[in-house]
Amino acid sequence: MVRRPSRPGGPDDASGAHDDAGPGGPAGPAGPTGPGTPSAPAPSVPSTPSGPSSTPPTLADVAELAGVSRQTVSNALNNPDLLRADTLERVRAAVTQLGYSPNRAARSLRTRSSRLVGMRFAPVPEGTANATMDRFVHSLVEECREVGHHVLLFPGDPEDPVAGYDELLRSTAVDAFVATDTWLGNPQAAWLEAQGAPFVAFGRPWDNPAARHPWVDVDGAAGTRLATDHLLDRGHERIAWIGWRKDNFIGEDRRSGWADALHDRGLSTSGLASRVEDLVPSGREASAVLLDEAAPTAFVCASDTLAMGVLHTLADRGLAAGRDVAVVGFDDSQVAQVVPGGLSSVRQPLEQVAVEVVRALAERLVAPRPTATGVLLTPTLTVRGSS
Amino acid sequence: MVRRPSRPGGPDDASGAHDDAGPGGPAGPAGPTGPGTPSAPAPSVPSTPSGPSSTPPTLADVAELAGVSRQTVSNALNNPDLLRADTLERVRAAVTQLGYSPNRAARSLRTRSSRLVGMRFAPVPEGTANATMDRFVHSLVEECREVGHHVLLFPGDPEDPVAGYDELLRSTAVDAFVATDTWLGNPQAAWLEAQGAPFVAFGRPWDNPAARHPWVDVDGAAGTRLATDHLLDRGHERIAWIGWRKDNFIGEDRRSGWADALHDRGLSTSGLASRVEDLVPSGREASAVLLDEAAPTAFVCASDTLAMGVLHTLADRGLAAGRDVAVVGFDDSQVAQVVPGGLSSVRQPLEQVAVEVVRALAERLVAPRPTATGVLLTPTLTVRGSS
DNA sequence: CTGAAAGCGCTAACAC
DNA sequence: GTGTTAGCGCTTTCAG
Repeated sequence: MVRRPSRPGGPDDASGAHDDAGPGGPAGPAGPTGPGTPSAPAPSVPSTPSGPSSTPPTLADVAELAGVSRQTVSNALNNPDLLRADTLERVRAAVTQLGYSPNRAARSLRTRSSRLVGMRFAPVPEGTANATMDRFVHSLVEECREVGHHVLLFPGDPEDPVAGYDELLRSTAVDAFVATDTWLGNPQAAWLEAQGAPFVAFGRPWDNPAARHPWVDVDGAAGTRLATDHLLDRGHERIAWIGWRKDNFIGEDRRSGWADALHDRGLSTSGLASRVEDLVPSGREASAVLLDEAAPTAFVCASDTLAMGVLHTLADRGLAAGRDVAVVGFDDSQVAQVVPGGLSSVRQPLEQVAVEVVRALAERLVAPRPTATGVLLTPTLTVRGSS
Repeated sequence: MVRRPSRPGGPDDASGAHDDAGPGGPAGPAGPTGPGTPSAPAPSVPSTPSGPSSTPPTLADVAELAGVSRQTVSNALNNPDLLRADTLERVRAAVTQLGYSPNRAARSLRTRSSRLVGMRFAPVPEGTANATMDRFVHSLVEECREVGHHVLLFPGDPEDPVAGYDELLRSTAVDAFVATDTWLGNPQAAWLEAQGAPFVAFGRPWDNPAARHPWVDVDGAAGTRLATDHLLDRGHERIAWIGWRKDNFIGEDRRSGWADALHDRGLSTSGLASRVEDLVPSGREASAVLLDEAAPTAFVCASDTLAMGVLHTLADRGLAAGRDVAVVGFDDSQVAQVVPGGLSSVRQPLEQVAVEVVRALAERLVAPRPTATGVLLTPTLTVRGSS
């Protein structure tokens, strides 16, 4: 309990509790000198920072308490090397004592950096197993903290994919964006690039090989190849594919992994592929048709949602997934993890994606011009009962 | 293409493309009058704010273009009623022309409002079906936009539940918090209340009836009662419960709905309840034991995760969910939606929760003192094949 | 109804 | 090493 000379009669800092505001370890040199230290400027109290929401302490408060100038406090925080050890110590003590934390708005205004990263957060369609972006955001939030940033979410306007970005950019609300959802090409990326806005894409610039922005992606083809090889190794030779529309870049990429794996073993893919919407009923119907017409013994799917559709068909027909027909999905969603029997699935290393995204972001924020680096990560296969 | 008096020799606004910067519907008055319209202020166009990332236009730029003072522009934005119609029109034209959007940092600094809402975003445990918070965040983001706010995510420190809140609060980074995850009481809420920090809780102050903060919650007991009544109506009389530890307030609440529904029909609950961890294997084991020892014909579960455990057991024993044994889960997760056969589940109205949370937030932000209002919403039951 | 002055809290330049 | 000066872009008095 640090007890500074308190104004007599005043409410004092009766609240007691919250001295431990600052993380900075043990109290240190700011320790109680006891009341009655008649030093000159009568370093009075940090006016109970707790209690009602009084305004938080400012740089000036810290400076006064530490007996230095405001600038010195600023330096203590941003350029500690510039201070003499004892001064630094004294300032830090004052900081923790007051529970001081620099005002973000003021700092932003001055440095032109909000330490915020914007990301469009589009709702997950109901009735699917897709939650990749949700999982990714969790990792992104964690990683951003490492570099002192926070994640700002904004809603997507289905009409205008660029709307949310534009306003945040013009109001300098965020330092950078993480652009996602690049299935059908990436208008946001092109737009952001044209604006000169710092951003990193989760997803390759499929539709624009000349793009100059940094991106991070997962090698979907490698994932489906992993899945297909796994099935081939288990003796399957007629392995079907259920994927998405042809104009979906990600879908075509994943499809190629399946096709290449089969071709590499001299197996044909003809009649074994299907393209549908990413919905459970679509996967269900597609698998029923394939089963009837091509008699595959295994399925590789572009998503867990489609794979669940296959499981529906198998259940309909009294077939056991994994024993009668093998199924592998993509995304290692919660659904794959908890469905009875378990659904084997290709798992994207989203934590790693977040790490790379933040790394690229950090680089981009110091670089004057974007450095067009792409990082391609390899997924893994989680094998469960369905294969 | 709008062409302002450009500095000769300068790169000028060559980029062309992006006139559509502003959302504001059809071009309106700023429309191209074509080159060579020598009107006074030369109402030029949205001056390619694009190009390289030059600094965005400021209030002063708008003022100059509109031929008024800076505060007039400010008023046009914040108190349009104060302006004469024609002046307002002129300013607005300048705003859209320049693609002006007020600098957030500056505005925050001045108004002491960041228009940001903070929320701790804790990772979803792997292997469960729980994604309630993810779904909620989507709705929250949407709702916040309605009132001109954005959502700021911060990671949770498992050690110190208050850590993230504290720093954001002291740095005035957010206007308010949405406090979630109140299963075991709500230390954050108590702490935030003590700090006088504006916040709304998603979840009742279970452990502190004297709490004075606004909250929104879903009536879990009503949900499980709905589920139980549904099963009773279908003729089930031996309905088992699989829930959580006794110290979990939410779990006990949900349990009471089940128990009350049975008691109301004069049925006993003894031997029919089980308390376990919220994991699939736990639900699986618990249901196996219950099936052996109490021979229930139906299960109501505190979560979809546990319900999936029941489905595992049924699959193990060759029993058909819905035909041989009925199962109802809680949360209407993706898993419930796509699992073969479908899992009936109690659905929380998260969109509505978000609406109420934001409403309460808005109220709290204008109220000097917190008004202790609680809103309790009623869930619905989604019936699928499992019951 | 519009303009002029002040200042939110901070940090980048320079003095000392 | 430390203090002084200035100003980021905005809104809130208060005069006209």
